[in-house]
Amino acid sequence: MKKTVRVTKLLFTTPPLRQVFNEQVWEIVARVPKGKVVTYGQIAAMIPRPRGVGVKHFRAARARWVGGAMASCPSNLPWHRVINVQGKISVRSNNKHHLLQRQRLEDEGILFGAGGRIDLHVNRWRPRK
DNA sequence: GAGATGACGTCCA
DNA sequence: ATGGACGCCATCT
Repeated sequence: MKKTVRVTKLLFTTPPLRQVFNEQVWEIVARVPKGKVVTYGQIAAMIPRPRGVGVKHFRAARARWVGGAMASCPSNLPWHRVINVQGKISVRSNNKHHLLQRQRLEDEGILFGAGGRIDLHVNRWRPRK
């Protein structure tokens, strides 16, 4: 039997002040230059831990919180430059956006390898600080 | 009000 | 390199 039930239960949490957290995420997304990509965890690591959230929980959940923020990302931001740590595009049930995301990245000169993976060593955005 | 449904990453065998 | 376990639920139908 799989224990995914309990894991799933713990997996999907939301930050205390969702809107505030989301805005912090979007602010970072807005800074990603054309032709570069960032991962969910990378963005998460740039955001300070909110008061009242345990260290352990924050570390475990923050990457997914970023995903949650991206689900309602303003369309004027370069949302397509956010991918997962595998170098792949994270799919929602809506694979239409998946195709659009790949198209936009290719238009910026980003190459996709076998299995639809992007080489993060080459394309990862490394902010000054 | 109940049920389905979520843009992930790290650590350890 | 690869696979599995684990990590404080809220929101929309």
